[in-house]
Amino acid sequence: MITIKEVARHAGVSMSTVSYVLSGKRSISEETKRRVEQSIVALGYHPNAGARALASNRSQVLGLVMPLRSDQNMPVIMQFVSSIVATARNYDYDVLLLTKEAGPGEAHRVIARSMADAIVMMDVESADPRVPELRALDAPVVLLGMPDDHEDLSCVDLDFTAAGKQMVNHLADLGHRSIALIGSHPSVYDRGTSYAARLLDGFQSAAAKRKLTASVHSCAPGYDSVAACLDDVLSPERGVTGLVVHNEAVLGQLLLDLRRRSLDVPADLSVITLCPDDLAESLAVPLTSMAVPAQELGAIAVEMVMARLGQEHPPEVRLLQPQLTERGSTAAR
Amino acid sequence: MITIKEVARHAGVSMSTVSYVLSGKRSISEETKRRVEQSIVALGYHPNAGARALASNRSQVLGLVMPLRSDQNMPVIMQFVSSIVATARNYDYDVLLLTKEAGPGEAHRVIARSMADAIVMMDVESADPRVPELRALDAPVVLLGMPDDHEDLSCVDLDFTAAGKQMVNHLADLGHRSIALIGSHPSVYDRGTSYAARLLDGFQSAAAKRKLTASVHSCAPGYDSVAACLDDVLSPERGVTGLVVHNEAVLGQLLLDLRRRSLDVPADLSVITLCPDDLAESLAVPLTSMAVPAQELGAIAVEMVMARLGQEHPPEVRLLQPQLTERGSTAAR
DNA sequence: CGGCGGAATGGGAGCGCTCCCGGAGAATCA
DNA sequence: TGATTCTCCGGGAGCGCTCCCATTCCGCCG
Repeated sequence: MITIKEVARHAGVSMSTVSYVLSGKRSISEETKRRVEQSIVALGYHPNAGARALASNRSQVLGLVMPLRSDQNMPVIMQFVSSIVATARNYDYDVLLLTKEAGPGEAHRVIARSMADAIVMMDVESADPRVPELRALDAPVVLLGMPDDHEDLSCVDLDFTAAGKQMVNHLADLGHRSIALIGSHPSVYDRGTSYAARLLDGFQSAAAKRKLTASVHSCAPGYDSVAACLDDVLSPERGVTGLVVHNEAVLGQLLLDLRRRSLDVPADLSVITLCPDDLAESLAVPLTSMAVPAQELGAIAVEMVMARLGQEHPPEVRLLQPQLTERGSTAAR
Repeated sequence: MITIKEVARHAGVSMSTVSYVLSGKRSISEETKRRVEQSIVALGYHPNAGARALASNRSQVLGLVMPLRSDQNMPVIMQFVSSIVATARNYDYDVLLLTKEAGPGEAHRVIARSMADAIVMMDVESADPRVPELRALDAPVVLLGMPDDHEDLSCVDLDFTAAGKQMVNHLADLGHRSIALIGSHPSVYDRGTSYAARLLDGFQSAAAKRKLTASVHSCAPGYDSVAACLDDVLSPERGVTGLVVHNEAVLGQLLLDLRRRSLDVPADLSVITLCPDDLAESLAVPLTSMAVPAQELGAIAVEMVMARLGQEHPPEVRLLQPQLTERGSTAAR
């Protein structure tokens, strides 16, 4: 193994000079810097991460707690992970994978042993049991998602309440008077996943304000359960003309089922949804949708946590405003 | 920060004794061990990973190169990751997340800096550009997937050739004389993903041996493209009665489209597929399928790499035999 | 009774870095 | 000119472990 000492000797400078060339923490003459860099390349030197961590008290590692149950949200989860890793690498950080399923305490273990300098936790639920423990962590933490009790914690999330409102208002503006929300699998609500509840809030409050008739349905995936759900939603006495769908897993089946019923979107029924753009585009009928800006959320989470590595920062909650993309699946009534 | 020295003082022993209690590398009297363990708990000691890595030349970290493009195989990918992380933790290893997209060189960086002791690489393709570089790595490497040129490398994969044969034989045994393979998105073949090609091999050689008429179709996801594909497959002159599907993404749409055509599975058409069990079970028609034993593959990969950390091992290729689960979607002709 | 083997533990060098503390020499100032 | 400031760099302690090399204290043998 090539050490910094050998580089120093090869370049005819001291260890400290090599170290400073690498870290840029003090100014080095152009000439010396060049010589050192040449020696580094010539010898194929790579700094030893353990030694660096020990001496500098920084591991340059970010702990990422992610859910590994394989549910329907996987594509969005992967978008998060992908932007988190990419952004972390921009800060010269690597990402250590911790799983939600391994239980709380994983984050603590990793911080206590100085394996990571900070934690980003995904898929945070309303009453997440992992949250209290996080407050005690002696390291920056940022949550993706917003638990009910987020005092003292930094969170990044989409403003689901606003998203719910915006979708309702979109339909109301088009003249719809009776609408329905097709929500997630019941288990999502049972798990208390905060975003589902917040979207529901927004949906209901906007519907009330606009004086719309609004019903709410949760829907499990599967051919039969989608059909049953639509039977209910579309029963004539409701007079529903607009659908808000917050359930990626059933979108495809739902559209096919509408086609089976000979209902045209948007002529007979307007549909608007919250899902990733690529999904909305690739469906049987491209859907007007609000996207979860997963890339952006992940990047912001990393940036927040990095800022907190530098110096103290007060906790902060950032709710990104959703953006609506028209794809022609909603029409005036 | 509590160090080993403070624990030693608290327990009235030397640093080395504490170290040996922790590592178990030499025998310690029960009495001493107990005292040390009590001190560890009392003080809340956690060993510093950097110091340990520096002194022992072991990081206790496994580098995992995974694909982050969010395609349809996400659920399977997550099963891999999940079992890899769980198995690694059993060996007291953590997992560092490297992305395929970040390019080759990431594995090298992480090994050269001693951030990780070994590498597991997922989603390896036939002519994977990352592979040559791996041979030069001075650390154990195990591939999930099998490149064309895997000399000197250890690989774990499903025996896709056998899977292809087995599905054909299953249909042939039931008396089908004309069958079709509905394969992946063309891009999967373009990418040269080795498993797709191997399954195709198995399919074709078994079909030849059984003297079946067999056609092959690749199919992009999307309502229209599935419909078009089925138009082709089911054109009367082919007389296809059995379908082998190797494309998770279109399974759902395909079954719904068959229903639309008033074709009953299995009365009018037998369908067999290769996909995760939970997917096969939850479809409109539960499908007889071969599962990718992702959990097992991941665990084996980690076990192989761990074995190679201990001592030299010759490279080894392990192809797991697939297993067929009947779910009634195939019938005698 | 001396010698010897084995069990239990202590001491501390050294792993490869970072960063504090200076020092040498050039440049600037009064 | 001497004093002061700057710029650039070297020396090396110390980060918290691991593991090699003793040392001590037994019991046992001849």
